[in-house]
Amino acid sequence: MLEAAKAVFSVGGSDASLEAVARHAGVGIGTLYRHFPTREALFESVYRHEVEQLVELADRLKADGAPVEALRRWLHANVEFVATKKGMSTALAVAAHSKTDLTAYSLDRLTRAMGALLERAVAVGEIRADITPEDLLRALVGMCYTHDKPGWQANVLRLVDVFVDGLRRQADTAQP
Amino acid sequence: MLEAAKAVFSVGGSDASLEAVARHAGVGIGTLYRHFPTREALFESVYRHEVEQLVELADRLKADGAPVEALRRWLHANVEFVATKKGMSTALAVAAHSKTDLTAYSLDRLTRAMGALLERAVAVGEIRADITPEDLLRALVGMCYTHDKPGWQANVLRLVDVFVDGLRRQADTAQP
DNA sequence: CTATTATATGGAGGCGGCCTCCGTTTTACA
DNA sequence: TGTAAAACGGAGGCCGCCTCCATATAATAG
Repeated sequence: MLEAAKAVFSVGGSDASLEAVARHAGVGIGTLYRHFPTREALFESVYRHEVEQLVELADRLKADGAPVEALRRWLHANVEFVATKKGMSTALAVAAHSKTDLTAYSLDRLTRAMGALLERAVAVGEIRADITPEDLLRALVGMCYTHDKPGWQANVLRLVDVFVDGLRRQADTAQP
Repeated sequence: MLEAAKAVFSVGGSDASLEAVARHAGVGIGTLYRHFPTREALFESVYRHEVEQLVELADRLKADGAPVEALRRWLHANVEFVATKKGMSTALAVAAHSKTDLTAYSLDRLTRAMGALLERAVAVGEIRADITPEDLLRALVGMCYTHDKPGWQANVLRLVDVFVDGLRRQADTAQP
C-alpha cells in the first residue's frame, strides 16, 4: 500500500488520484482511507523513511568540525533527496503550506534537525542569528518546489550556496 | 468577470472553483471558459495589471545609482505585492510550476525585469554572475508560496536580504 | 424594416475524484 | 465450532472540470 502510493506519486505527482493508489495497491478505497484519513497522512507515512534518513544525516554531520560546511552539505543533501523522490517535493510543500499542524510530524523532525545544525554555526559566530530553522526550511522547500525542469538540481544547489554565503556575511560584518 | 475572479481568488485562494467565479460574475460557466480557456489564462488576465506595475517599478529602479540596492528593493516590492494580493502567490507558483510556456507571458515579463536589474549589478561587478533571473524569480516565488502564516512577510524579507548578501559575497572574494 | 448569417451565451451532462457509510468478510478468541 | 470484534470493499452522494449545443443577441445585406 505504501509502495503503491510511492509508485503512483512518483509518476503522477503528489496530487495523483487516491483512487488510483487504491487500485494500484489492489485494495478498496475505503481501506486506504481507514489507514490514512487524509492525503497528507499518506504523504507522512510514505516519506517518513526518507525524512528519517535526512535526520540521521544531520546527526552525523553535527560531528563534523566545520559547522557552516555541515549545514551547507545538509541542505545539499535535502535537494538531492527531493530530486530523486519525485513526489516528495510537492508533499513537503503541501505539508509546509498547510495550516493543520497535525500532519507536521515529519516537518517538525526536519525543522529540529535543521535547528541543531543552525545553532551550532550560530554559536561559533559564523552565521547571522536571526534566521529561524522554520524559515530556512521553508525557503529550501520553496526553492525546490517551483523547479521541475530537467537539470534544475544544479541551479537549486547554486541558490543554496548563495544563501549560505549570505548567512555568513552578516557574521563577518556585524560582529560586536 | 475579472473582478469576480479577483474577488473569489482573494478569499478562496487560486484553486477556488471556477464555477464559483462564474456564479459570482453572474455569467454562465461556458462563457467563462470561452474567454479564459484555462485556469491559468484567467490568472494571467487577473494579475496582468499587478505584474505590469512591478515591471514599471523595475524600470524606475534602474535609474537608481546603486544597482544592488535597486535589486533588493525590487525583490522586497515583489514580496509586499504578493502579500496584499492573496491569490497572486499561488497563481505565480502555478505559472512557474507549469510546463506549458503558453501561459507564461507575465512570468516572462517579470523575468526580463529581473534580468535587467540583475545584469546591471553584475556589470559593475557587485554581485556574482552565475545566477539567472529565472532561478532567482522562481526562488522568490517559492519562498512566498510556502509561507502563509500571519507575519510571514517580515521573515521572507529577511530571507531575501540574506540572499542578496549572498549574491554580493562572491563578487567580493572571487574577483579576477 | 426584415431576413439571414455570424457570434456570444448559458447550462446540462458526462467524467472523474473526494469521502462516508454500511453490508460483507476475515480474524481472534472462548 | 460459535461468536464477537475488527478489517475490508465499494456503492453512492457530492462537487468541480470541461465540452457541446440549443438559444439568444448582434451584424449585415436586401
